Amino acid sequence: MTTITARERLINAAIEAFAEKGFAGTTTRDIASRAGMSPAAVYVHHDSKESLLFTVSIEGHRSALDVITRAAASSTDPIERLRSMVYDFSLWHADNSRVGRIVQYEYHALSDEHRAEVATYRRSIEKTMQDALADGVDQGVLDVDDVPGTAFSLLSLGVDLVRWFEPGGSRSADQLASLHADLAVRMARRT
Amino acid sequence: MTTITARERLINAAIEAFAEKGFAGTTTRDIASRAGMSPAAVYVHHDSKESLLFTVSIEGHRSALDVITRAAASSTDPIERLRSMVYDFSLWHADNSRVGRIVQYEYHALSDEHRAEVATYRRSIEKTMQDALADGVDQGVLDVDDVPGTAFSLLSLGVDLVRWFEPGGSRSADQLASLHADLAVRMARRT
DNA sequence: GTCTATAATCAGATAGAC
DNA sequence: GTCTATCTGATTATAGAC
Repeated sequence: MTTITARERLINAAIEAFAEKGFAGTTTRDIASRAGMSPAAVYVHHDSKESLLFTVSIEGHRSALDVITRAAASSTDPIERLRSMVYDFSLWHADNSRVGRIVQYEYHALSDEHRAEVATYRRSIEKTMQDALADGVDQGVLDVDDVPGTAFSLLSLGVDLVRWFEPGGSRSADQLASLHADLAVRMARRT
Repeated sequence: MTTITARERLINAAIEAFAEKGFAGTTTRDIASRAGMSPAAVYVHHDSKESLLFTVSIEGHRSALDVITRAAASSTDPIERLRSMVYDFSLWHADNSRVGRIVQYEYHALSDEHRAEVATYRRSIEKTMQDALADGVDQGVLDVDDVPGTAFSLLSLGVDLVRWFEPGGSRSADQLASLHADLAVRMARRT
């Protein structure tokens, strides 16, 4: 049995609100109300509205990095590894489109210190994709002119899902992730 | 010689502010101040903050649709046409990253009526890309399993530029647009 | 750990002088 | 068409009772 603390209820309420209205468009009253609490209760469990955003953002980044890191380690075959990485990264963004929207679009709303901390996760995600492409080129299996640019473009496919994806739409998360994985292989495979 | 009206100065100020702080995070006082005017002056030339957003959004959509429509008409060769469409669409998003950010990320902040009007432009953009892919498949030059999905993914590459692109960075708009065009051809070409 | 009440500030929009 | 001054209501965050 899972016990949800008041602190966690507020985080879940913040995720809903930030994803729907944006950070600046969300009031602490809205967060409290979604969690079934009074406006003052927010400040018992969290320091500020920005610290709620940081909590959501850092956990989201950690989770996305974890997903792509595991996929990178899932195979040594460059094609299979690339397919896994793109599939899992896109699937994560579809399955977590609300958190993903906050992670991507409210990055600028973080304080300078918090933004710097989150930035290290972003660089790790990019480096993981770049390393996988570079290794595939070294093995002679992939043909990629611009490794950093192509890595970024592959990640873009997944990231851009958070702009519009909603569960229950005409395409499933799995369909989209599979499509992206197929496109990725065509983009990078040596012919 | 070009005369800039007060109305246009306010629109330019709104573009700066909305792109930097988001619609909800921007105050009408900020817009007025950037235009070198008093808070009240905003309402002499525009009905509301939302109507300023609508003006920016509709013009941005019109411009982006225009760019991709012209590119679609620039060639009948499916490969050259695809290259032009992706290059021009991505170039537009890099060269107009501030307007593009507003177009993409503040779509939900429009009133219901205004959002419906803008939505027709979005559908036209998607249809233009889908038609180009479908025609290339018919001609036997392209090989695309999922035409709507691939069309959307190609547009995503350009759209996602607005999330991070700033002029003067390590990559030029032209470099990024060329990269996207190359990747697009690899994604869709029959082998 | 929850609440009600409130402080202090700031928001969008308007009135009316010049 | 511009300004200063202001209305009305909302906002983040805190104080203090229970």
